[in-house]
Parts: sequence; structure tokens; C-alpha cells
Amino acid sequence: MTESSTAKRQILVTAALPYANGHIHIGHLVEYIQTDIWVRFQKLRGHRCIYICADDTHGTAIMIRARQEGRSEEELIADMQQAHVRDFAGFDIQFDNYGSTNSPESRALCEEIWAKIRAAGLVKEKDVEQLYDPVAQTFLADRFVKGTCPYCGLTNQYGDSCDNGHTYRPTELKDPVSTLSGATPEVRSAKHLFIELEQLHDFLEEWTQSGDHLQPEIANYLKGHFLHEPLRDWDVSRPAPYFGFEIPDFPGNYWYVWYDAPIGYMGSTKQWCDRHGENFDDWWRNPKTEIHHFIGKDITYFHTLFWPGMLKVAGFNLPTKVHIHGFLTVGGEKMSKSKGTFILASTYLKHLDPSYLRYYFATKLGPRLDDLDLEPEEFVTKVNTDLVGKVVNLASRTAKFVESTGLSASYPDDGGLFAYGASLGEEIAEAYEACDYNKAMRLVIELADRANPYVESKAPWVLKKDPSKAAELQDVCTVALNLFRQIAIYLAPVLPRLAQQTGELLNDPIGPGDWYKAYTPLVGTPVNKFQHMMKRAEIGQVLAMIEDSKPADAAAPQTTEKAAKTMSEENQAENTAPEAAQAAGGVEPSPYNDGPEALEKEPLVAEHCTIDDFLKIDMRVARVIAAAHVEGADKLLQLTLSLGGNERRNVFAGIKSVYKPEDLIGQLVICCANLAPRKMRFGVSEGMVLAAGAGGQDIFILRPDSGAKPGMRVH
RNA sequence: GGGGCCGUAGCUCAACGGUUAGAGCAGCAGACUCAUAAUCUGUUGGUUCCGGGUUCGAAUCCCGGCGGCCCUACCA
Repeated sequence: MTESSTAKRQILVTAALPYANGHIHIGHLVEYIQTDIWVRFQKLRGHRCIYICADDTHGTAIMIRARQEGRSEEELIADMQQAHVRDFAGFDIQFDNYGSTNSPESRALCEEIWAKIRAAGLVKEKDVEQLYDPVAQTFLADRFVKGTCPYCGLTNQYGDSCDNGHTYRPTELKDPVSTLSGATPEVRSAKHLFIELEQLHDFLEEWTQSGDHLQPEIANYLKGHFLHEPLRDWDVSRPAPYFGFEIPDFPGNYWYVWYDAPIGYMGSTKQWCDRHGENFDDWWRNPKTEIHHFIGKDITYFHTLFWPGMLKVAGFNLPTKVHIHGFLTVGGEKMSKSKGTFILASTYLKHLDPSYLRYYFATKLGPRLDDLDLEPEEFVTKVNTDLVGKVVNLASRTAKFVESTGLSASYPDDGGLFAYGASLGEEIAEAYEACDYNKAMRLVIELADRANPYVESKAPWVLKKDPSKAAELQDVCTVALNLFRQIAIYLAPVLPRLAQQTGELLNDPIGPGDWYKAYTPLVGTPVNKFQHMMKRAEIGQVLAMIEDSKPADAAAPQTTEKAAKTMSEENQAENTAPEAAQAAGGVEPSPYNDGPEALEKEPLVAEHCTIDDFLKIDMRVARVIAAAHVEGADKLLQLTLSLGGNERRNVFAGIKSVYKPEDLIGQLVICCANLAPRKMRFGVSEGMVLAAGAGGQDIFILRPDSGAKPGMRVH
């Protein structure tokens, strides 16, 4: 066993805390598997490394759910934690401690850090207006209020946005009703505590932009989105009732869930330390300890600004690195409950081997934060070809020939195959270290691609028939099994079960620190009877899993796909104009002396479109039945178009520079009625009013000749 | 509109600025029968999105287009 030349590192690793309000699904698993692989890799290399996680238990959502289920929050989160732990274990995700943010350890740390933040003068008090339910006696989060959208009048809408995509504050909602009690909420003002993050601006600028703490695109993102201007104050308190920790020096108020969630990393570490007789400060206040957070891109903000800020002020270690990954898509699309691609961890386990998913994710994960796609066909092919066909096959085709003899006493000449595999070890290790699992998997599979031809060329099944070649047979199998073992060690972070089985087969376990066993062949040990290590995956199992994930009431209300956003409304109008002009225009010499200026401004460059293309655009006569200025917008008018009957379209048009609302009301226009709805700053625009001109003062709305009726199609 | 990432074989992806751009899968033609219809050999397939530039040399660096994805938004 050669020892690593690099010094032993001490590494604390966390994955984001799953919320105690829902079950683990395969999207979550990207992160926990990615992190688990990294931790197992570090352990295999002989470093001291602990994997810390916990349930995120606080907040209004938990409180409400507990009330609805008629039990205490503590019962609810205990049950959910049990389910989470079971799901993770099913995927061989091995935490060193799995705690809860609702623990005494967490509370103590929240208080300790809070005192430091107070002492640093970062806390200030401000009034905040919120809706309050006088019956349920609680402030209402956006999702617990329903009412009428102040923009489009749609009823029965949530407090933050309506189904038409208008966004607003809950206090703007008309006829608001609490979903908890049915009472009419009142607007109440309450004092909240804020952390003045701006005081830490220089520190955060320095920390995010230097060193290797963040992926470069994240550092750029933070600079462009937040650090270019003063950082906003962060509201960290919530008035009672709230499920969380009461703020000691602000009675009746609780820390907001995102204040105590990351502290949960520490609380969970503390539990681990107490169980193992370790010193907490050795992990969180020791500059020699590395701290690595693995998170999804959705919570970047909290982990790269608030959290380092809190740690800095409180005098703890700063994160060595925040590793941020993208989201999971299935078959190229967002996970969807109605399509059965919103797959729970527990559902997966009913149908498929967790090793498949661990390996498949590994082949898809790189160091960047691209989304990764689960493609069922590819999933099955990869698992079967790589793992069963190439890797496991090495053992299954040779092990039984040496069951009686064991491995040769000295390692035979293999033409340099094992040495080559050993020489790749550090490169594979670097790929793991950099979270470039995709590359690591490629390198490992290449080894299997070299090993199988070796077996083929030596044909042990032929040697077996000739008793005089028994020694050669043993040598060939010794080589094959050593090449297999080398691969199994390299794959151990991804496939711990395979490593375990390999250890049992060859009577030499693969455990922490054993990476370097891949550099020295194993000889002279007995070989146990070969047992199947991994079954082939069947596409039918995957399809059954997807079917099983569809909602039981599968009349399948099609989830509305988000419209692909491309260009702004204004720009779309510009870009479509030449097409419209071309469709309508002739080429005959004109007696009207029209100049070429318009064409020069917008040349005829659009490609030909087919009649089918043209027919895709459903243009209709429409009547403007309402028109209004949009508050805060200086180019847009909001129009309500009637296509006759009850058919309406809400359209934002960039025509304010030329038209006044009162000029338009009652007028007929032409609109594109099947333009994909597009979410804008002020709401969803559901169509487009056709107009000529390049914009600015050059805007001329198209109007049908008299006699046209709303709803008529334009051909 | 602004910002970011990306564009290489039918698909998934490789390729420190340096041979003739490579693998796997799929396809085609064979071989083998130890192994879970596994494996092996051979083979088809490329204007590296387009156009310029820098360089002895560009898939790679720079500029400009086009296309895709993501973020953000009449606030960068």
C-alpha cells in the first residue's frame, strides 16, 4: 500500500438541507449523489472527511401543514425526517450525521451568531406591512391568501401572482381571503429586524471574486446582479406565530427560516462531534479544515452572500468552496407530475437498482452548473453496456476458472495493462476532486475497454480444456480479476456496492484509504464463488416507474408549459413587421413615388416561409375593449382585446409613444391570437397587435376595413 | 433589451494553440461461445454553425453574425 504523497486533509462537506415539507425525488438526488460520491472519494483517498446534512424544518409552510394535519410540528418533521433518511439510505447516500435545524445544537449556534451580528452593529429595525388573519391569528405568507388579481380581475388567485402571470404584493390583492380561516385579512404593520448586508460589501466583493471559492460563472453572476450596487437589507425576522426559534432579544419574533437553515450545517456538525468526542471548533474555527458546500443553483444567493457574511462576522471558517450544480430534466423536459417524470426516490427504488442512477448521474455530472438530462433509453444503454457488459463481465467471465486455485502467487506479465491502469489513477483522482465525474467515468471505462480484448485474446475457456495449461489459465484470470478490481476501486465512490462485492469475491476489502490498492496487484488470495453483481436494466422497468409516478387521478390535467421567452414584446413587433409587409406587398412599379427609406431601415431579409408556416400564425380581427397605461412603464400600453363572445386577450403593446389609450378603445385591430403567452415585468402578454414601422415614432397600427367583425381570421 | 453558458459524426461527448479532429452508442460486415443476447475484430460516417482576423500553425485565441439553453429585466 503506497501512501499518498499529499498530506492528509480534513474536510467538512455539506449538501443542501431538504425541506421537511416534501419527499425526496430524483431531482434532489442529483445533489446528494454528487456529494456522496465526492465524500466517498475523499475517504477512499485516506482523508478525514465528514458528510453533514439535516432536515430544514422551520417556516410557515410547516406550521400550516401541521395545523391542517392536526398534529404538532415536531411530529410532522420527525416523520418526514424518517422518510428522508430511509430514502437516502436506499441510494447508499451515507451521511456522517443527519440532523435537524430544529435541534438544541442549532438553536445555541443561532443565538451565538446572532449575538455577534448584533455586536457588529449590523441589525436594524424596520416596519413591514403584511396581511394578517385575525381568526387564525397569524401573518399570512403569499400562498395563504387568495383574492382577485388587481390587474386582470381574475378571481381566486394567490397572493403573489395570478394565473395570467400578473405579479403583485399580497396587500394589493382585491377581496383577499385567508385560505386558513376564510377570514378577510387585514393589513398590519409589524417591526422586523434586518441585517445590513451592505456593511459587508467590500468583504463579499473580495471573497466572491478572488480565490477559488466559486465557479467562475457564479462569481460573474454575483458581480453583475448584486455586487454592482448597494446590497439590500435582509429581513431575518418573522412575527409570531411562526415555527422556528424565537429571537432572544426580540420577543414574539422568530428567525426567518433562511437565517437558521445554513446554521443547521453547524448544528448537525456539533451533534457529530459530540457523538465522536470531537472538538467542534476544530471543524468550524480551524483554518486547516476545508468546508465544501454542495448546492443547487436556485439557492446560490443565500450561500454565496448571506452565509459567508454571517460566518465572517461570527468568526467562523469561510467556505473553501461552494459547488453549484444545475437541475435535472427528464427526457429533455422539466420534471412533470402529469407526465410521470416527477419521480420520488421511493418510487425509483421500487423499480430500479440505485447503482444505476448513481452511475448514470456520474457520467452526466461535470464541474459546471449545466442542467443534466435523464434520458430513459440512454440510461438503460449506459448502465448495461458500461457496467454489466464491460465491467462486471470481466469478473463474471473469469472468476469461476480460479475458484479452486485462487489468484497466482505472483503477478504475471500482462503486457503493461495493470501498470497503465495504475498510471491513470492520479488523473482519475483529479477528475473526482474537480467534480468532473464525467471525465473520471470516461477514463475508467476506457480501462475496461482494454481489459476485455485481453481476455478475448487469451481465451481462458480454451485453456481450461487443456490440463497442461492450468498455470496459464490461472495467470490469465489473475490478470483479468486484477484489472476488474482496479476498475472497481476507481468506481468505488460511485458504486460502493460493487466495491463491497469485489472485496468479498477476492477476499480483500476496499475501504477508506484504499484508493492506492489500485496501484498494486493482488496475488495469492483465494477467490470466492462468483455471484451476480448487477442485473441488466430493462427499459420496461423505467417505463413502469414513470407510469407509477403519474398521479392516480390521471385524467391528466396538462400542466401548462412555460412559454419560451425569446425577445421582448417590443422587439417581436419589430421583427415580425417585414414578414407582414412582405405577405401583403406587391412588386409592381408604383405610381405613388414611395421612397425606399422604410426598406432601408428594415430590409427584406426574412427567408421564404411556406404556406404551412404562414398558417401557423393565427391572425384575427379584434376589438380593443380596454386600454390603459401601465404604471411604471414608459413604452407599454395594456390592452384588452375581444375576439367576439367571451374570448379575450390581455396584450402589452409597446405603442405608448404614439397611441393614447382613449384613441384605441372601441377600435378594431389585427392581432396574432396564437402567439405563445409571454411573461413580462407587468404580467402575461397573450398576443400581439400588428403594427407597421420600426418603432419609436414610427408605429402604425393595422386596422381592418369597415365591416370586419372581431374573431374573423386574417388569411 | 442586458448578462452568462454553449454550438465538434445520426445520438452522448473527447481533443495543454501543435501529427491525418478522436471515443462510446447506434448502423454495416464478420468472429467467438467463458460470460447477464454479454465479448472481440473490421468498417461507414466530419466544410469542428457561418464569415473575417491573429499565428509558422486555430475546433481551441480575437472580432462580427446565426442558432440553442439559462438567468435577469422598461432598474447590471
